[in-house]
Amino acid sequence: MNIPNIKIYNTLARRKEDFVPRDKGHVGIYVCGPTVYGYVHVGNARPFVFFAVFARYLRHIGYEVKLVENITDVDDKIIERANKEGVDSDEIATEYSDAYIEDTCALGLGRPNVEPRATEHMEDIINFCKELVEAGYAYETGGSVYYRVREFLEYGKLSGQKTDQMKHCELAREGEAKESPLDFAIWKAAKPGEPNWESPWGPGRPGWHIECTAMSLRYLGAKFDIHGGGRDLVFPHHENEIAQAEAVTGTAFARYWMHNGMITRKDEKMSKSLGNIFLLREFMKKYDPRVLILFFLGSHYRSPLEFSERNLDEAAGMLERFRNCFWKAESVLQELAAAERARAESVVSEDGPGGALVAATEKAQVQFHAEMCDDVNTAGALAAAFVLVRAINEYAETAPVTNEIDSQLLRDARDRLAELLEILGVKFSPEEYTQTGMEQELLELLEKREQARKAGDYAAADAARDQLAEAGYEVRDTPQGPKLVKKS
RNA sequence: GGCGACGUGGCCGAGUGGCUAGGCAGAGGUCUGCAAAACCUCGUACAGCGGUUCGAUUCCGCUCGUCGCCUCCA
Repeated sequence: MNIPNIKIYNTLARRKEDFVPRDKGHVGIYVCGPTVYGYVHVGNARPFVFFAVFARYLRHIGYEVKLVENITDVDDKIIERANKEGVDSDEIATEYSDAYIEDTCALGLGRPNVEPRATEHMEDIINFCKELVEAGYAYETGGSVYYRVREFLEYGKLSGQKTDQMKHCELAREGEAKESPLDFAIWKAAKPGEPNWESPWGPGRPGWHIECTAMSLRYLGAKFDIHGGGRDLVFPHHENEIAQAEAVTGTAFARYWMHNGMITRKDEKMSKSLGNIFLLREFMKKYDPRVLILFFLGSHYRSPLEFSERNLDEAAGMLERFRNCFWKAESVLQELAAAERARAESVVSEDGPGGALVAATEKAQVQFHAEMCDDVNTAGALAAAFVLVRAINEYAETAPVTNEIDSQLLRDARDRLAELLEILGVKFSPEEYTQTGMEQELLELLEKREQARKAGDYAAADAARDQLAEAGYEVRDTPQGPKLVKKS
């Protein structure tokens, strides 16, 4: 098994690095998932989609991948929301984590291997806090436990922040129980009515950050390969995770840090606090999930990406172009089969259309992999797929005319394209591009139109076409006769 | 104030020290009753100003502009 070398932009190093897994042939990835106090929005979906696609690619090239994506189900925001609605906080957590699973399932990318929840790992979390206290990296005060930031000399190495220049240094609040304003809570003493767990410091709940450290180490171990999430998590979330983990393990936490850029609206980050979010479930009501995938994959994962109607339409256009290509290939293949013109032996002359198709297929695959291996350049990979689309269309268009068509060649190229797209999480089902299995009356209507056309009765022909359009089908006249294709 | 990213043709969006990204839209053509789909041809773009270089959109510096983080946030 020969796994190609891939490069990853590592936030920690601030440059692209060759990826070397900790365990040969295996990749462990931890991605920060949502805190469940509301429905996930399009911005939340980006890392979910990106890392799902990345994992698919890694598997495709031969790695065994363990993708861990947490669900934070205990947190201030959840409590806040529960109080506002007058319900129990775990009701909120359950409602929205169920919704999260449901919404992301609809993307058709499967699930991560493990989706750990904070509430199911309290023992790990408490033990982790204990170790931090014992090691002198954390201290208890008033039932809460804080991380002693000054104790961790490398604090700031991920985000490039210098502790003495941080804004909130200037904003130290009065009466704070912390030793330093930089310190952050790893365990919060329970207030009345809040969810709580027993701990050596009394009833309480975990602070933000600690659950990810505890769970990532639990499932992937120290020095695991890749830790991912949105750019906005670099500081303080990931910085703090590093501080916690490395203080206890005494060794590197994650070795590669990958951060996706923000989804924006009118150039502003899509975020709950700005109130400009677009819910994933709302999106799904309007668009095919693959449109979202192509929308994301059309730009590099580290770039910000504007969520606009125009950009979405463009992604929808890509989907349509892929589908048309499958449709075209399929209808030519069907004709060949029906006419028994398919030949068993290949007639590929290097300067003929077949040779060009074979060359283009090869080239597209090479380009696709080169792009994916270069910091997961999905936009470039898509461009490679489009090169193949053009080659297939061209072949399907011209080869039958010159009578040099080889159905096996066409089928191969089509299958290669399908394979590349499937790696990217974009799959097509035959119903989307074949005429088989269509209702008889539709086909009769199509035939009726054809008769009318031949008779020169274009008014009747167009009426039949309109009827078909109403039924959701588009008529396409091809050299092989009229065809029906489902409207997208 | 500190840290960081970005500014590519009408739009979106890759990329590179000299060699075609790609998609959408647009113009012309092929096919076609029309339409749709597809194919062919067409745009000499890289914020501005300097510098390095035989040569820079690509490297360096400065300026302008936009954005993110430093507080909850994917």
